[in-house]
Amino acid sequence: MSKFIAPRAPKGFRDFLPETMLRRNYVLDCIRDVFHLFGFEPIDTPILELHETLFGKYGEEAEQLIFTAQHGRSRREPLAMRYDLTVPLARVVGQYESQLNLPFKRYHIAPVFRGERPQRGRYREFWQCDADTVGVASISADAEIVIMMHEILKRLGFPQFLIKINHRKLLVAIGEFSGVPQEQLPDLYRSVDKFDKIGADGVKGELIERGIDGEAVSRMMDLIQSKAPGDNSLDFIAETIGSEDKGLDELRQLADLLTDAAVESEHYDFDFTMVRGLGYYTGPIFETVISEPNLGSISGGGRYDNLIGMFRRQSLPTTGASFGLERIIDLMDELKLYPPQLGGTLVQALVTVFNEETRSDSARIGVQLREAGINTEVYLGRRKLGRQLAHADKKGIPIVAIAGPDEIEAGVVKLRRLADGSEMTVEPHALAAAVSDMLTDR
RNA sequence: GUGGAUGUAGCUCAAUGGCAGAGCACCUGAUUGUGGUUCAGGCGGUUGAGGGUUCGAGCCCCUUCAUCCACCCCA
Repeated sequence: MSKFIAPRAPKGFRDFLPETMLRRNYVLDCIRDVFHLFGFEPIDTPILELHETLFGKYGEEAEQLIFTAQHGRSRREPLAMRYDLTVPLARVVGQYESQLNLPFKRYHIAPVFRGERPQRGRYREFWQCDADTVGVASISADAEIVIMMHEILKRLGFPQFLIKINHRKLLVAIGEFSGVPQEQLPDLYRSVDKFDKIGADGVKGELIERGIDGEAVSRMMDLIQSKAPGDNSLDFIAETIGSEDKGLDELRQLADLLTDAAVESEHYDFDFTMVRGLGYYTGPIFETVISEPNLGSISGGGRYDNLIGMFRRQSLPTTGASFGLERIIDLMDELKLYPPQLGGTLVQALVTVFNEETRSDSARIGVQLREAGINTEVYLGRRKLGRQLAHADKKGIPIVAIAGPDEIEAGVVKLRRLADGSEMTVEPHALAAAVSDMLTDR
């Protein structure tokens, strides 16, 4: 006798039923369309990587969250589940360099795995949608990424979002100008990154607690908090530091390129308190937040010119961004941003089956509708008509085709639109067109 | 990894230490050619699991598991 097993998915892993998958696919299609429009092409890589490929890239703390994997009998190749899509990209570039045309613009939409404690907007398996440009040192590549982020969020229908932009080199310059010693810079960034959560005083306190000179902290806080519309905050920093900085210069170019591309100024902002945790960034960095409701960042990215060098004799300048699918979904659920025609089913028509004698007539109607590209379900059970209509209604199928003895006798099909109860009787040659009409005309 | 809250029907939740309930969902019928409304009836429980206290535990105590929240970190 088999034992009963309480069904459940592992902690932080989730199942998706059809209704949810329809929404996920809608968002994925939207993101993919924009990637295509900007000329990015798809790649995929295995879920498992060699242990040595992943470790040593993210920093000690992050690497405690990497799932490792082993095959029962073979322990020759220690394996690990991918933690993001960026390191696999670096590996692929190192491995297939000769087959890639530089600049290489690739996108990658796939699940990644992190052994964190799950919470809303935070799971152990989640999908990232990455787009990166390999082999371009110019800031134009970074600008393209930001323009694309803007386009995606517009298309998804977010009424308000903010792409925060900063620059690693500028952060270093600000730190040095303020007199924070080089070796304390990581501590500095870690605290500054919490600015949104704990506020200016919180950051200040934390920094002084970490033993950074109080005066240096004050100087730096004044600098990074300088907020002014558009590039004016860049001017303020330039004046204060007194010399043009490489990072600052690049951000100015970036701002010009965004303006040229008609990126709306309300949707991006230079924010010198935004840091990003991952260690491999070297240039401009981006992060998108939606403040209401706040689920953390929904996309992030930046320039990482040295990472590929870990898989290749010489590195290649690279920049890109990543969208977190589940956070976008969670936000869209809450803000109800899905188009109304995205119902609970993709079935557009249900063909009822009056009795077993008429089943073949119903089947022919189904064939006809499918040939016309209409997603059609021919009822498979043997229940009375009322039950079949109830099934369509509950599932959200908009059109029901009825072919009982009367219709078959007359050589027609009766169509009923459930939303308003309207009915029409059509001859076979007009069937598909009539269904299409009923689907579109509301 | 640290701290907090919560686990009762498929779902959302009630129930002074004293008969385990409601709404929704589901099934049947009113209605053998028409759904979403209405009405009548029905199905549904090892109260997360294990132990303890008690005449008696969903309720109190201990253990454990799970979920959610806040940190940490991040998408």
